[in-house]
Amino acid sequence: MAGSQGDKYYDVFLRYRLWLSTKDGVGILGEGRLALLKEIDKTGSLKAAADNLNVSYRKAWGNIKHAEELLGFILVEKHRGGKLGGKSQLTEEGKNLLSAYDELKDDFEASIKDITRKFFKKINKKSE
Amino acid sequence: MAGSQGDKYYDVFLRYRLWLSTKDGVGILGEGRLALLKEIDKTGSLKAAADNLNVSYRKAWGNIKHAEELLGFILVEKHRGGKLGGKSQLTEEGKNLLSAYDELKDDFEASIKDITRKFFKKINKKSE
DNA sequence: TTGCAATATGTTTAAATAAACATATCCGAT
DNA sequence: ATCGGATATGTTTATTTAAACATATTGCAA
Repeated sequence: MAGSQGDKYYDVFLRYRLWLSTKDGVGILGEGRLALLKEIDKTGSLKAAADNLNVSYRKAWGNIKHAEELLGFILVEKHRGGKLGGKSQLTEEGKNLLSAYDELKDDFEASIKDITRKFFKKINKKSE
Repeated sequence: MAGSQGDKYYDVFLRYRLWLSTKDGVGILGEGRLALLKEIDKTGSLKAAADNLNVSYRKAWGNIKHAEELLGFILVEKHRGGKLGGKSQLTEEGKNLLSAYDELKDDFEASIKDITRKFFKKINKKSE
């Protein structure tokens, strides 16, 4: 009785977000933009990346630009014109940032597992 | 030269947020609302808590209510009327949730330190 | 029995974000 | 030359979210 109620009561989930920001809290790069970078790396095209991730080209482009302005260096080398219209690829710095972030996320994820387990163990215990 | 540039390039900070949500991603309780609970616990008043945290009473009240609806149980016992107008105090469940969250945050904070250190070490290294 | 201060809640405005729309530019291939 | 497809960017329209405004309810103490 108390147990089954307890289970229902705490049918909640723990979520988190991780992002890079400036000193004064302005967001630079988060999950979404990193995914975009990754997709650009994969496809060689900002448009293709935006399409694949189902965001408008306009927004994707603006996001990259915004991030670059805040970071102070270029993440994506863009070329336009030509038969194919143009193409984009990550700069070295872009690639490095991307891989560092990926690793970070993995580490994060791993270390979070036990913590959340502990949390739920605790909040579920007192309902009985 | 490369070093000093590198330092400027990566003058960024890592931020995170942690919150409870429903299965389908609706936010229930985050940093702000937990702070509110803590302040209610301290002051015995929703209004005082809202004032102290510089949020409108309307918003504070709505937030608590929203969280309670999503959780399916009451976090705050509210009383109105009387010479003092009314008062509020955390329920047992509210207190438990609060303390569990605090502990969670501490654990989180601690485990994050090395991870972020590693991250910054990595992204700063390749600029030289 | 009335006044007061906090709880309780509907409604409206504003501010912040995202989506949508429109257009210009570039350049390799035809 | 010119066409096409992607990059580049200004402008406008929605959507979401938070703040502000307004007002009712409650119950002890004077």
